[in-house]
Amino acid sequence: MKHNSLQDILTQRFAAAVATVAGLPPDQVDPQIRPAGDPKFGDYQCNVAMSLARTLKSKPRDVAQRIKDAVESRLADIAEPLEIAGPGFLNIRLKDELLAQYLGEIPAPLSEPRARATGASEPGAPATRASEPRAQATGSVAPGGTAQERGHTGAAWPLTDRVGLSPVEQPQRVVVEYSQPNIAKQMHVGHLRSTIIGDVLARVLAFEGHEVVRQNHIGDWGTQFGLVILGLWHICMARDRGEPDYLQKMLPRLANKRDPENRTAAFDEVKSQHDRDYDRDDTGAPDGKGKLVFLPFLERIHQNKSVSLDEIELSYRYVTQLQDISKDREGDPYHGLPQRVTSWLQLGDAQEMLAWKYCRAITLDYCSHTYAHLGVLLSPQDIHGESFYSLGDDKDPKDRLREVLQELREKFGATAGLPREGTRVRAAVRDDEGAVVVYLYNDQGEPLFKDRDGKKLGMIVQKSDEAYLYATTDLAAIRFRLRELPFPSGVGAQRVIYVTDARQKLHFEMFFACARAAGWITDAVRVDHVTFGSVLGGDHRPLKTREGGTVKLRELLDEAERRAFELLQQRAAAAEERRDEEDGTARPSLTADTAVAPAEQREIARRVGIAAVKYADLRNDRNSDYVFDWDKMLALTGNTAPYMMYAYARIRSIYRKAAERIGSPDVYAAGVTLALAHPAERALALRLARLRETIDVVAADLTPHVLCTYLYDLAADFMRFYESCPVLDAPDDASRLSRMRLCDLAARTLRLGLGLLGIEVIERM
RNA sequence: GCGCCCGUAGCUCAGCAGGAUAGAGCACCGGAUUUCUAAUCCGGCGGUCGCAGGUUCGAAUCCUGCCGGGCGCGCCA
Repeated sequence: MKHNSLQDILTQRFAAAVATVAGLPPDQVDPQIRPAGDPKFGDYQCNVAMSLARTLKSKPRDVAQRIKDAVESRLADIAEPLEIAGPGFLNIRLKDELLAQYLGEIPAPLSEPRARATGASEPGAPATRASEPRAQATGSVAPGGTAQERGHTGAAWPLTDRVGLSPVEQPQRVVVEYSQPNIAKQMHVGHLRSTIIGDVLARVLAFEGHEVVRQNHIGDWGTQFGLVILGLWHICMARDRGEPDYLQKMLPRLANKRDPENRTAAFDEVKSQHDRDYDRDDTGAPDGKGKLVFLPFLERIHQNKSVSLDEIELSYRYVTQLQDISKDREGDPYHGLPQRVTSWLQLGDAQEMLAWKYCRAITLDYCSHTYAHLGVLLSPQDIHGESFYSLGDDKDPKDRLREVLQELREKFGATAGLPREGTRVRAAVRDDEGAVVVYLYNDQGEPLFKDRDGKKLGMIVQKSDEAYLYATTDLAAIRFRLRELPFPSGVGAQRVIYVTDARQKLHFEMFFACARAAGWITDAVRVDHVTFGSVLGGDHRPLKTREGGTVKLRELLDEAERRAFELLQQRAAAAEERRDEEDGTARPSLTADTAVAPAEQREIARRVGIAAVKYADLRNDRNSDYVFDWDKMLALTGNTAPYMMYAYARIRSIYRKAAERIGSPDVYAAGVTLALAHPAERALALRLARLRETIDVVAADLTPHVLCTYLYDLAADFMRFYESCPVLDAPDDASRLSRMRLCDLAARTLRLGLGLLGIEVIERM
């Protein structure tokens, strides 16, 4: 198993030599080994001579010569003689034998039969069902551990082949928080990037050998739930009256601000209907016995799930409009109603609780479906939403938000003073216009954050109405993750990664500072806010529907699949046409080769469509905005998912042909060696050998696009190899086996790399 | 006003532990197929790296200022 990248190996060998020349201990020199800027300069280069020349007060080329003399004996087995070039570069060309040996050490995939290891079709992640939410919120790491079962060993995603790469020697316990959808709303494009990027980071870190626990910090608690529950009540009463379409019918009138008279008329109709319904529902009798309509309705729908998320969303908009109109009416007839409902919920009223649970369950069902569709590994066990920090779970019901407030008051209160020992951040908690606010200072006592008037900016942790905010929840969450969250090897994360859009940067800086000041984030803990830019439409404005609404994630994924399917159909038709022109005999084509069944066509389209969406998102640096463009992401050429999937399918096609013509030789047999005589073979081999250093960079910098670039280069290297080096018709048996081995390594590497990106390969296109 | 991100070829983007002549893809022009999927490959065209200073043997990369775009700056998340 490979611990070291080629770059590591060279760095180690050069370090000793450079140390000798520089007169420093080897661990204090960086020999500046970098991939060569241009293939004609070799494979790697050592750039240290120029900077070293300054401190040694001698000429760069002389220093290069001394390094060369000192290192050459240590390099004899792996590199060709070094060349000094330009101002003092040392160009390194690895020996072909070294590349052959390095790749030769990659064992055949052991854990499964060969045919599968090189990429047999595997179904997507099994659809997960969100079951009873509160129960699911319990113990995110079950006995055996979710990290163990999924990310850590990769049981639930097809990652049984490590392509010779060993896990890190010192695994860390890592939380990756991503996706973060809201209850009672469909996921939309706004959730796409966090979900996709977070999933890749979780996969890559798990692959590196870390214990990864995913956390889905869903928005399932807070003031908006009064509105959601009211919406459900309206649905209930409309159905009870035998007018199931009442909300759909009234909403356009309520929402049409251009016709204020009609709008207020509609409002009055709804309001008087509301009052009659209310009397019918709640007779005021004690013990809930007076609740005649809504409560039984809630119990029923829990059984048959007969209210859809679409309806809940619609009812939410409906109630929002009612609030909006009510504000401008005399006496504000709905004044405070949602707040009252919210407070009933927060006091644990059975009816409100039941309504909330229903909305939550329906949303989580929908999310699970979307995750499965997207091929994202989040499961119900990963959910610790806002409600968890208020309510705890069945095993351990407790209000962690209250605990956070208490602890902040104890540590930062007036008498506690500043600063806390062992932290560089000081904090003070104060009541400010009825809200509880934490102020943060550096060790000079200067405010860390300022508002637009230059005055110190506090972080509100409790509103004047006593409600908590996201800052409180985030504090409670990190405290929980660092102190309570179980991992296979122990309790508490050593690293926490947040994947959210860049606009939340200030918020994260503030709450990180606060958590440091409180002593929760210690120097032993690493926290990262992984930010990303926006998804833009063709107009370079944030992506919206033609009507200006948010783009629903489900609709987007369906469209991806539909477009991919059309594209594949067109291609198949074009291939057929070409075949006919050539008299139907000359060219083996897709159709001739496989006669792909409709079900497989659908599955191929699904994988290509989803892959295109994901890859388009991942291929650019996270922080830049990107333009969402169907044609570009589904293009069959260039740096796209289909191009790489095609490269993979081409390799698999060779294997099918090989099986027909020559059987299936064991390309990992002891006698098979890699021959890298042709430049295209060598280039492919070098690329394959760079997998380790690529993944190391991705894991260190949390940059999926680096992996994308690597895979694109790999696919392109393979294509060139494919064009110039016949595999099955190779000149002799040895080179055929060598080339088949290269093909197999390329397929495994593509499959692993795409797998880390959450993209499933296909056997044929 | 302050803070953060961004500005590289006509378009979309890499490159930014300072390194050689700044790279891809798309588009455009030209070429390659008796051969394992032409959904491919090869060649050509195309750039004052926003502007101006500075540090350095060397700057797209680091520093300062400016210009242009996006985002953020207490009771939303």
